[in-house]
Amino acid sequence: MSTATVSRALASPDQVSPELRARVQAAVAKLGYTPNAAARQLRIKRSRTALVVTRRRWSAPFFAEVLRGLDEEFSAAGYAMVLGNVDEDGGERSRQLVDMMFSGTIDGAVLLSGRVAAADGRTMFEAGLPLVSLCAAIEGTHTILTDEGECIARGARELLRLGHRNFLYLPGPSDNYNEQVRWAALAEVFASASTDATVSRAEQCDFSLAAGVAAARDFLSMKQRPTAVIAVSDENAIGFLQTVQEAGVGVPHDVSVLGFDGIEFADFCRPTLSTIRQPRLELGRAGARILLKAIESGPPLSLSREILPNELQFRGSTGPVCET
Amino acid sequence: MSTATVSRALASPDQVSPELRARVQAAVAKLGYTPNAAARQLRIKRSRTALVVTRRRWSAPFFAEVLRGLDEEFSAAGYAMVLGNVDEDGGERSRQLVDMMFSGTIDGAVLLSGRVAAADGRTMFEAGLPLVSLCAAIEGTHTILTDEGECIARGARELLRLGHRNFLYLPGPSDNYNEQVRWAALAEVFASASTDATVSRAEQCDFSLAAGVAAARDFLSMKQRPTAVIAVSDENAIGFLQTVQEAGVGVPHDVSVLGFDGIEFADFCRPTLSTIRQPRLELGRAGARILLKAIESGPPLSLSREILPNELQFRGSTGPVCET
DNA sequence: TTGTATGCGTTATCAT
DNA sequence: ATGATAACGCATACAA
Repeated sequence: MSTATVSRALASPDQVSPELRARVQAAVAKLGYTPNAAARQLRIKRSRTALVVTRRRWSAPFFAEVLRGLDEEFSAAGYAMVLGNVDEDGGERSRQLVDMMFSGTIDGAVLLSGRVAAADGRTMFEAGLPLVSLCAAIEGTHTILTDEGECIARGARELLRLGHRNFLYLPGPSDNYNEQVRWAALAEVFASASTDATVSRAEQCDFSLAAGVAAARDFLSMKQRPTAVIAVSDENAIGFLQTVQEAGVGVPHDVSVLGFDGIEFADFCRPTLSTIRQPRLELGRAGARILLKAIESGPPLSLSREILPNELQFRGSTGPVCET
Repeated sequence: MSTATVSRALASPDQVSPELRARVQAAVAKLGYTPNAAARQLRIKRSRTALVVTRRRWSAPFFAEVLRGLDEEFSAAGYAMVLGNVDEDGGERSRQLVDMMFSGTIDGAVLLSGRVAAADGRTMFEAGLPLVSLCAAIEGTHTILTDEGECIARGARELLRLGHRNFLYLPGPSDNYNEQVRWAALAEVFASASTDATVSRAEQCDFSLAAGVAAARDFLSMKQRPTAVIAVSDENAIGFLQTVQEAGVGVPHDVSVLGFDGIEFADFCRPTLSTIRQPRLELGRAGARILLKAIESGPPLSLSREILPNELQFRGSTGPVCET
């Protein structure tokens, strides 16, 4: 029985005689043989491995769910998933990731990082592998976004309808894609001539709980407090919410709060946090599926661009403005 | 210039003449050459890749931080990290993970799953690769634990000292290692003759927010309510805390609540959640370091066992029992 | 249907 | 110090 025979019996069971197939399977089971992955990769030039690039900045509850979606699809397709964090660009870590793209260890990458890593004058692009970008528009990649701008605008309009006129926005880092989209959409709502409402931006700007707390402190010291707060993340909103309530401010009586993401903790606040729920699991699944398709179909025929719907959920933390 | 020369110039720069080294480096930079990883792996029988096995059950905020610690150390050592989820054992996913151990794709594994995956009568063990188990004692692996039993016992004793006599414990799944350790430690405290205090167990048992809420509902319907609640996770504790407060129960006035893990959200509850803070980042770092050492030192000389200290933090949600 | 032989891109051994 | 060469374990083209 030659090695070629075994290889075939394992890789294409339907191309060998049933008798041989059985014999091979028996031997494999008995000896505990597992084909060597490196040799196979070397031969077929495929690793059945996807790279997932992340950034610390992401909130853990959001990220974990996206990751689960990715894992589900990749593992169902028999792909392994290697994880890589890049926090700053251009460092040693970026080099590692770029090298992975060129060394044949991976067949493609999903970017949760918002940018394409670069090092030594090379970028992830030049490796010619398919790239999928999640939650950020990156030229040259398959992109999956959500309708975050529309949703936050819808949320703002709903709050306007509830009578709010003085808004506070808790922003994310200004170089962040999602922050930019959300703020732009929000600014447009308020720029539209049909309203005299105004929105101010809090100074703190990241996605953390701490930023929400800091913003709440500023809020508390204002003479003319906004009645509606729109946050770039649920963490922001929750930090804000807890802090102002601690200081005796009623939610939603004195101030309405709208978060973003729909993490699980938002369901368990008091009051439950109104939020814009992102399809976290589906983002991961869709991202993996697109990448797998791109890998299996060889040359990049055309770059896909998909927009998944968020869900605006007005719950306990938002209500009509109260005259007092 | 032969391939061997290039290989040497890249792998051991100090073993070739400076002139050649420069020439190779120039050519590499110019051509954008990256050595093929599969061929290298095939030759040296090392992949510089670690497998990290997880389970859905873990709380995202806890898990994300451990993962960060792992990533830091692995990437610093030039190792890639592949992630694999196993939820049930014995399925297709387990087979994949076991196969990875035998196919040479990885050099070792860190288990956050509490168990060694098995499939087709083979376990991860038999591959002979180093295994590190985090937060669970698994025979035959390098193990890193925390002093969770001691800490929860200390927490209970502190609550006893504050005058509490009627305790409620919110348990995790009974097949979970951490649940077992924590409950055993707790039970021992109450079994000790020096106290007449009693502890009952809530029926709900997983680490989720929802389980905490369900336990709170039961709590609210009790005629003789416990005055101290010890939860197996911060999520449990937070779900409980929010729900009983919603129903008008004062914390810590009417009931003291102690969580477990020290996730970030615990810092932002109202009141701040008393908890047992686990060294999440350090767990990840230590796990990676141990695995790397085991990989590089070849044959398993002896299995290490390390116990990291938790930190018992009594904060807003716990206080002396109030006679009313 | 099965076996034989070659090459994938490295690294290590050996000779120069 | 460098070059030639074999071998790693698999998949495939081709021969039988």
